[in-house]
Amino acid sequence: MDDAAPKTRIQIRNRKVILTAGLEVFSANGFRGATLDQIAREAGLSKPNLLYYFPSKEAIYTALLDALLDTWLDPLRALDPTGDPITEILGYAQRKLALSRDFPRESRLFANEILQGAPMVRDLLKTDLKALVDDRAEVLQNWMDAGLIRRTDPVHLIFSIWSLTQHYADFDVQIRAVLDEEDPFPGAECFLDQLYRSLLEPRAR
Amino acid sequence: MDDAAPKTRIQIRNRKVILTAGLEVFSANGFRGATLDQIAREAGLSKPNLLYYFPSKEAIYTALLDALLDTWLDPLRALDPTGDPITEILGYAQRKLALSRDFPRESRLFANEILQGAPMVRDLLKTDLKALVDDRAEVLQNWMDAGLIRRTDPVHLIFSIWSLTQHYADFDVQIRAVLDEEDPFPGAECFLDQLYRSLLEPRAR
DNA sequence: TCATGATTTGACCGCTTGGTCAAACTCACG
DNA sequence: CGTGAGTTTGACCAAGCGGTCAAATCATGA
Repeated sequence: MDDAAPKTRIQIRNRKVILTAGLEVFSANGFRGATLDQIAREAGLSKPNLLYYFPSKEAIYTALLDALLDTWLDPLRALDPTGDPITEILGYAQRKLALSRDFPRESRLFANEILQGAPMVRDLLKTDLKALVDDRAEVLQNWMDAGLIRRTDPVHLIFSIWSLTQHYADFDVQIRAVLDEEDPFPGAECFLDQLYRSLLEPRAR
Repeated sequence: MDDAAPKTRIQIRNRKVILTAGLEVFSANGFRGATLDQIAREAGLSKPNLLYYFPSKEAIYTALLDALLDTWLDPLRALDPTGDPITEILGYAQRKLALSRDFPRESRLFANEILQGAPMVRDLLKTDLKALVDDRAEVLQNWMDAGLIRRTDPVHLIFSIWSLTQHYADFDVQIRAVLDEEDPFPGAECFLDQLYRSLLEPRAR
């Protein structure tokens, strides 16, 4: 509720330490699966000390989700209606894939929340997220109407980018179990580029 | 461990009732998040009665996962090396999508398990799943070498089908929050068809 | 220096958890 | 009807859970 700007250096440091530890534990176990003791151990603090900085387990969790949602949707917001369509869409997919590579725990935190019915963020999805997607879908639709990219369902196109990119973070264990290479991301970059290029590039007529 | 064929009708019925209840609860909350009391309530049995049919919470969970894994990989096994490549791949994607539509709880159960590091099935992934994927990737590679479909990374192609189809079950809440239509699946079918057709159909040269 | 507020913690609480057990109940079958 | 195996359950347990609290410690600025 009230996170009226923390004042002392210790507060700033410890809140950060706790959020980092919380991210680690929540993303690996989900909200119910995580325990305050785990988070406290990970943070190097005692459990009561944790609850001195955050009023409850849920407060740590929602603080993480709030911070996450913003940065998570930035790549989609950055899609420029005045730019070159193919470059913009491919760039969006690559930026989203980079998020999966660089912030896999954030991706898994979000995936856990959605998988379990989005108890904390369902309303935000129906308002903020829907508004953003509707807006960007219109941009895509305009590009299609102008013949700059091939026609397809813009919303499912956006879904597909979310799905394909987050998959590499969320299903990391499965991918590494199946793949021979150490790092799946170079191959993924290349594949996504090819996939969306062949879907979107207008064909000779 | 030992599920030496249950004998009486009551055993057969109750084991089934418990597994159904367990699927409901585990898929919605993950392993740690689910409780025996929830499962017992869902099954209409008392908690000790549950533990008369299964030795532990984990036993219910692994029984579900075991049964799931088989049916989950069937569509990929069904991919026919002697069939028409595009038809086979598109058919595989559609069959996988149908699984997401008809068995969303199974999909979410599996997603929960993988998300949390696949503690129960990691070994199976590295052996059985990897073997199957390697085998099918070779089939795809042969089709590419024969010029029947365009060249791309066969393993990432398989990943993409998993990702795109399971997304509609696992992220159901998010999709319904954003989409206007009641049922996302007709649109998804159509989009996937278009996506893989444009990726795979050899271009005029 | 000391006083005051910020920080830390051991001990504790009530509740839920997975699991046990002995006793009771049910049911098929001779 | 009776009897023994199969089934069900209330009572219970130890461990773990989120959270509280008073007391101790630390930091800081007058």
